Amino acid sequence: MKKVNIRDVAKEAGVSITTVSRALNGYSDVSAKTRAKILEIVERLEYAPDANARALGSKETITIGLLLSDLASTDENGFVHGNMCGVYEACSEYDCEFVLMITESEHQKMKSFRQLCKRNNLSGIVVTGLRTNDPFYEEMLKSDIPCAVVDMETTGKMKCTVTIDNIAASQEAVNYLISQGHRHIAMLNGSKVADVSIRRYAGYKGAMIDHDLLMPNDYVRYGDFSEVKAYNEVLDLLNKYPEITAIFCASDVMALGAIRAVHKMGKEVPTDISIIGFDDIPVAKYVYRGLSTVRQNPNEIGYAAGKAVYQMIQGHQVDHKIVLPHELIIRETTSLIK
Amino acid sequence: MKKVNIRDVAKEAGVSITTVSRALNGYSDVSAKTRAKILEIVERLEYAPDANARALGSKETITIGLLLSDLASTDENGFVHGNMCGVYEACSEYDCEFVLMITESEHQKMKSFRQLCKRNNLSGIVVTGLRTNDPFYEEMLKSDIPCAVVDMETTGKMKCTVTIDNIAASQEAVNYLISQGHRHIAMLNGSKVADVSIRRYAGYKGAMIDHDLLMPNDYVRYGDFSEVKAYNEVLDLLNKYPEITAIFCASDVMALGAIRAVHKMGKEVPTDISIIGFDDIPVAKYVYRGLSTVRQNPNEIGYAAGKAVYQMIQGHQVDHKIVLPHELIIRETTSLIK
DNA sequence: CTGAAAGCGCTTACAG
DNA sequence: CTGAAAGCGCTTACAG
Repeated sequence: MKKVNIRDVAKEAGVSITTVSRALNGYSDVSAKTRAKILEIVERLEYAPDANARALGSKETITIGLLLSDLASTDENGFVHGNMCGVYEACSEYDCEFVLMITESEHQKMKSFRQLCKRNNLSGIVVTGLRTNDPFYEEMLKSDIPCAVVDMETTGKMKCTVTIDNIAASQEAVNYLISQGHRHIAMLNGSKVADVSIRRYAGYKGAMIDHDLLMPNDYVRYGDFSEVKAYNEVLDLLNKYPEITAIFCASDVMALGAIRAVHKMGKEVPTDISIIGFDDIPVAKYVYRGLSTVRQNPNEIGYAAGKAVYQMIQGHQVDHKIVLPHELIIRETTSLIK
Repeated sequence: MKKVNIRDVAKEAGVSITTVSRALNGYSDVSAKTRAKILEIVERLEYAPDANARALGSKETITIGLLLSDLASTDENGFVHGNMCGVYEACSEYDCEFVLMITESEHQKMKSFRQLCKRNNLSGIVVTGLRTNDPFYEEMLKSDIPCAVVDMETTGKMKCTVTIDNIAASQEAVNYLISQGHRHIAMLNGSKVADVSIRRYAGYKGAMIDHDLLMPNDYVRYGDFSEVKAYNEVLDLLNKYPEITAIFCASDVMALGAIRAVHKMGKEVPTDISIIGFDDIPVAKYVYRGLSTVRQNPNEIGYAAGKAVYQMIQGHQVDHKIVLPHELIIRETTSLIK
């Protein structure tokens, strides 16, 4: 049961392996007849070129890596998984090899970013779910390999970031709340070290200032994207500031925690408190008659990142910052102030 | 900026590439001194052995594939992603290469299962999220490569299935409902062609029969694991059978749809209708004050599958059916009958 | 349009 | 303990 290799099909076809290789790679300098025979034999023998040998033998095959943080396995909102599927899709569309890497995963703990890339012979890489304080982040920026980074600032050649306009998105969300008559609007933010959190805060602040609304420091809380932390923060928030009628949350999962806290205090959403989330996770539509939120499309983001990397590898110019669309989705956790 | 290869470190160390290779692969027949020097140089040059060349040059390196269905990108409950992280973890623990494959992904539409395996030089493969009617399913069973299949029946050598005891789990869930005084219990099942659905139905039926409870055919509905479909089915169900006081759902996402339907009819959960889900998706804890459900651990399942494949590759015996633990989690969507 | 040969970066008997 | 050489399965100038 030996694996059939290119030599086997060459022998069967009565041609050289050179010809088989060229026929399979779509070169034009193979006679139609020869090509047809080779293709027939490939079919019959179920021959499939070894991807490793292919990558090794050629300087043409390009392989794109996707680097995930070790937190990927707790991908509560499906963002990382969506990204991954998008990158995979781009790879198969552009005929690139795809390789997945998760940091800290036991065995590669000691490796540097550069080593990771060399090991897998990466032509380019997309990075997602990394934190700014991850050592790989700096290394990545310094490397000269094409990188597309999701939701994080980048600098340098062959680097780009793929994201949505978090500032505008947040501002829209808060503006909406204001349009509904809310004046005392708090924010439940993610993590102080996350790029997206900084931007979402900026959007919130922009909207508040635009409308001359009061914004005590303490109105902004950090829930670390965790439901439980969010729950606790909101409990404290509403206790201290009973005037609050709306909370803008930097993730749907935290919005869920906020809602739980509101309920815990014997209040209702949206009657007493309006809640708006971020992400539009799959279940957002279905819980509490529908979560109002800001939609972003993780799949699309991953795809754009993969495509950008591909283009950089090809030597094409890409925008240093690729901004994808978002959308404010109003469902049932927001209402006119009573 | 040429990539540094094994020859470079050999030259730098003043030894042969053979020695470098052996030092790096942990052979014992290299003097401590030589090994130390080599390691130092590897560090300094940031050398990382090319994985492709390694796989090609050796018959020892084993690579394990993970095959996902093309539906993977809509992994609403995170099951597939959890599986993936588990398999990845097993691979890095056992020092195997990991390669991800998604079916139908444009470019590989025409390839056979066998070709997919050869192409990536797979020593073994874990399969998840496939449907029984997927052509790859039959091909996989007929192949002679070690496969671990999540939540699906398998036959033959070098094949095993990794799952939880869906029958027992469902029976426990329904028994619990019965213990709370419920007598008219419906089931919202997944898809008629899914192995898990058949088993979960068997568990439901077992519990009902054990307690001599009425179970009209129409009490069992199929929601295809979709929230919307579930919503519609439950609407119809409750209209036709106002005596129903509890619904056992084959997934949390469908449970969410069921709850929405209950609300739509002006009833309350759990006061009027008790709902129990399946999966324990990340948000289950947080919605509607907590969804009662059956917990399974996708990560653990993936890990076990990866490990089983590894063991089969090593020639070790593995159970033909690996059954992982589940747990009935009672939260706030179930209660004593009023 | 086709083939012989070198090369990709490793590993592994084999000989010493 | 170490090295020269063959081989893994492909691709790609180069020559014809």
